[in-house]
Amino acid sequence: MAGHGARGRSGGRPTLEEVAARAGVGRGTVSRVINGSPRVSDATRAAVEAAVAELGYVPNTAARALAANRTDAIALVVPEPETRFFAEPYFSDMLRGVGAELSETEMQLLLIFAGSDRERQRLAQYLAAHRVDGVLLVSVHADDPLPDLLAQLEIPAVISGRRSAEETLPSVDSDNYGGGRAAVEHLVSRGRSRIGHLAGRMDVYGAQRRVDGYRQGLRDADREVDDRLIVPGDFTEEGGRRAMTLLLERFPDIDAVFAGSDVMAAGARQVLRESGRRIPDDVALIGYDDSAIARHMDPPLTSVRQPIEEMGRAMIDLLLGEIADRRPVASRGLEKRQLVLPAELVVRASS
Amino acid sequence: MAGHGARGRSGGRPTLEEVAARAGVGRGTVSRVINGSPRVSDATRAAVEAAVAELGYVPNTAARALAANRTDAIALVVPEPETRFFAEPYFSDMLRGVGAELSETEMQLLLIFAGSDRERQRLAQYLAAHRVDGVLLVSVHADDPLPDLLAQLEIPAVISGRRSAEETLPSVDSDNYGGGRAAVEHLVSRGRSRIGHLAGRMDVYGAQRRVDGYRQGLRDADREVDDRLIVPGDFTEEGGRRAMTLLLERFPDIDAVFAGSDVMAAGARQVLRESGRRIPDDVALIGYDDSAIARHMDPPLTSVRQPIEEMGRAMIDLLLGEIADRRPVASRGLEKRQLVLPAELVVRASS
DNA sequence: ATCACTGGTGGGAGCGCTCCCACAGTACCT
DNA sequence: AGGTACTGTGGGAGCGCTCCCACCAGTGAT
Repeated sequence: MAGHGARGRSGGRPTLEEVAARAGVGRGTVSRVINGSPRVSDATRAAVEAAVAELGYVPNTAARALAANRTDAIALVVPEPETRFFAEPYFSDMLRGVGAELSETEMQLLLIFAGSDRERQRLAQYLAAHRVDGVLLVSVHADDPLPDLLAQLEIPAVISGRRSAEETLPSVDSDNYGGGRAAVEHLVSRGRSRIGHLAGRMDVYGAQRRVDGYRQGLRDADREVDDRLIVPGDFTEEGGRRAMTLLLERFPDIDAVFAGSDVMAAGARQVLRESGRRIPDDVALIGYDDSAIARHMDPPLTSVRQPIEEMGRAMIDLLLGEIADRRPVASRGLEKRQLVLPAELVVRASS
Repeated sequence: MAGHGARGRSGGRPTLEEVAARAGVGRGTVSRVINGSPRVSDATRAAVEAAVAELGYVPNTAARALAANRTDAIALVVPEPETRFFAEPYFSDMLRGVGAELSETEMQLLLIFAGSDRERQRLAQYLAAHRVDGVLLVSVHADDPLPDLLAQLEIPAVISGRRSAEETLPSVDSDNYGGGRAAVEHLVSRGRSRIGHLAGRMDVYGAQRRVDGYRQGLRDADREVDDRLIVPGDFTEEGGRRAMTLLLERFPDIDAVFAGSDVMAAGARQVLRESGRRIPDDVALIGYDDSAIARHMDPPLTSVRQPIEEMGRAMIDLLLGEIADRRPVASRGLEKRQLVLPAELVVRASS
């Protein structure tokens, strides 16, 4: 608006060259100022900045991308249909963290859904065109081919969670092991004696770790681990019902249940109610994820909270590091590139 | 993987030049094939396509953007904080429509939040850099400066809804007038005699139109319109409660209420219940938006559904037209560039 | 005085495309 | 035969940057 009078004689947007002319310096110098190089004298920098302001200069991203071979954009790839994206708070929390961390930079975030085959096809094309400098992979299944594709294209990527104990990609996970342990520890401290576990899908590494944590929690309390107390579910409400039913058949005297997800806990709650048991009086119940379900359940559900938003931030940090570090193609170790963030038990009335 | 052996001697990605050499044609010809120009013989086209497939050629977007001065990307700008984006089904429906329509093209969709001042600042910078070919504006308030900015930068834009009767931007709206009319018509046909209206914020054009439709609906039935039956609210639950309370004071014998949104209807429902009135026996209730609230209310709420997803599709169609048409800078009229899609009454138990 | 350096700078080359002009070839008129 | 109009094609120019090499002081050591 005001102050942006001179717009370059050619009518279009001003270019580096025009800024250079106006500031009485060379093209290279302007480029250096724009990119924050330290090798510019203060006087020159000031002159260039003045010219930039006067002309209302904005760098042409396409030209920069072409010359520098980078795009200043990263993609958040969601291998799920959009419906689930909106339904699960996981994604909204993640997006918030990612967005917040990214707002400190010049990087642009692209949200890409890859739920259908069509969409995956499109994504592959997109990645092949190297239209992003890096990729954030969330909620990836163990057998997904995407990580391999990214490796082949040499596109830096960070994954949320780990696909297995031998995860090869830089990753940010929450402490599922610690979360499981904390849940059991809490139940023990509340004086519960027979603690069951409704496990998630065992092909999900995080679910395995929760089981491991559950076991260790019992051992820590010098309790014997009875494998029949561990019933696998599939993270669904129906799965939770079935698992709970089975558990009740095996152990009618059970007095505590740790579910691998809030949704499963909701299923378990129904079965417990139907069997005439009160929560928490007869049976204590703990979920996982600390989702809206947990807060709105009757009674409110004790649950293990994962720091999703922080995970998003951490993923960006890692990814930006990966992108910056790729000039020296040194394939550094994974030590510092696999983070595990603590999970936290949120105690409510159900335990 | 297999078949993509030859990747260009230089090790990097193959270029147009390399494809041309391989196909035994010139650079221009390959470009023509890639861009689907009809001015290429079938034989040549086949040869080029073979070379493209063999080399696994993918066009370099940055180079194309630089040379052609276009980005093949459009932005969906959400002038709300992310929280509301996830909370309101409006956005998810819109995104679904937009995504579906866009998947037929080569266009890339960018989702940009402009809820905070910081984000708006960033957006302005982004638009000034012309990083998108066009913009979809959803949920814009009447006094938002964004449309002006876009006009000034000469970036094609389409708005959802209209800011006023004299909307200058290409727009896609739903028939708020028709929706209001249909609601009243329905209530009349159900034998209701005294029909009130809880209006939305009157600085929202769509809310005004719903009032207009309400009035016309009464006139259509040869009923007199009493303005005291129209109570303005603000689209919130609390606003709905206040408006309903006022309406009951004025007309204790009221037997039907048409609310400007489902949320307001929810507020009204509480007040009606507290006053001992039954829905629909004593008072019929109709909402607007056909949101999840409507389906889950007790009793389920009759509501006016807007075809959000279709609106998203239509917006893309319009925008792509705008983008394509901008070479001949002819400022055509707005006739064909302002769409109004029909709203539909979904009848449930509340009426 | 000569020889290193060093911080600061200018500008050529080139990124991979699109646009457009030039031109060969064929077809169809006078 | 000569014109006129296409269709199909090749390749130069140029989009606006970054990268990098060359160069010009100035400074301190020899």
